[in-house]
Amino acid sequence: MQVTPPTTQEIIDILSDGGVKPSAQRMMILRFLMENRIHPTVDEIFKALQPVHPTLSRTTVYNTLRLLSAAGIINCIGNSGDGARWDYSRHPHSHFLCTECGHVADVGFWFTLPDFSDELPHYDFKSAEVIFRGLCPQCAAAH
Amino acid sequence: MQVTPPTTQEIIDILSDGGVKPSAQRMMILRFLMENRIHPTVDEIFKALQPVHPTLSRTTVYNTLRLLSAAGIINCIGNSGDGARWDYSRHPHSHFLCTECGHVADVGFWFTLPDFSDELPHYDFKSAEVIFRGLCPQCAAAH
DNA sequence: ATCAAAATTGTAATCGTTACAAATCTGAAC
DNA sequence: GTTCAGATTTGTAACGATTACAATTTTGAT
Repeated sequence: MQVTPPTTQEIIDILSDGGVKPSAQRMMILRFLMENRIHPTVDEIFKALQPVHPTLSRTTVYNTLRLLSAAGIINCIGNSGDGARWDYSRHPHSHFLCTECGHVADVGFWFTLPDFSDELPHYDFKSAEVIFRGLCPQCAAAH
Repeated sequence: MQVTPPTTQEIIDILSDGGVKPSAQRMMILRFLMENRIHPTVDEIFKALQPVHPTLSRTTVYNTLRLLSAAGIINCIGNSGDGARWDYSRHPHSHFLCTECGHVADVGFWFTLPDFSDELPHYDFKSAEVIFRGLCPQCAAAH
């Protein structure tokens, strides 16, 4: 999925709107997620940014991702064996996880959130996630 | 959710139908999951069974759960911080995960699997999972 | 320039899970 | 009922993602 690069001002606005102070590291991590819709792991993010920001710490990547997720700016995609994967997306969609290699693909499917106030009273629903599992074309072919 | 205890023969049949040889450990673990619909973690299963089977190994619990899952007898519920949770269920349903305490509740919602052969050709869809997140009543009250 | 609060960093620890080799069990053949 | 190969279980060690935490650096107001 090709995406037009966001401007620095857009990144600042997204962070500020979420109540997150736009530090250099936070902007850098969010920019990476916006420009690279590859559902990266923490390690992939760190390895991509560390060369251009040598003092970057893995802990900062973890902290920032948790912070952006709590602010509702990004989403964590459930574990696929090699650690959590992260996603910047404004459009609701689902994910396909390859159980063999951990690859994640977007799926257009979505549904309108039903009302569960009868079934589970006093539960506070915040978000929903649909995960499809199976084999990606490469892993399917290797069988 | 109260469930009538399965007979030993029923457990043997379920395992055999899935192509799994019914050893004592496998029967014990499946029985626990059938009688205790609490979405237990590996640790909870191990701690519950170890007293009645002192030589039981954590590794066996891990191995057995992976085996039963591959056989389609049980399902793994995505991580909630304190490790994977496991579920024996014949009826399709969804899960609510409390992001605060890791508690899992069943949700009746389900949908018929759409056909993604146009959107993601050559992908081999095997299963689907819906995860709702938020706060359980206890954690919601503690805010 | 000062200084407190916030953010970042690096190391060490935690914890769920897996690898692996040894020990044990099972069930068929004799 | 003995034997023996294959399957299963076991325990320890290793692994890897994540978090705790204290020290360092940065930020921004005064």
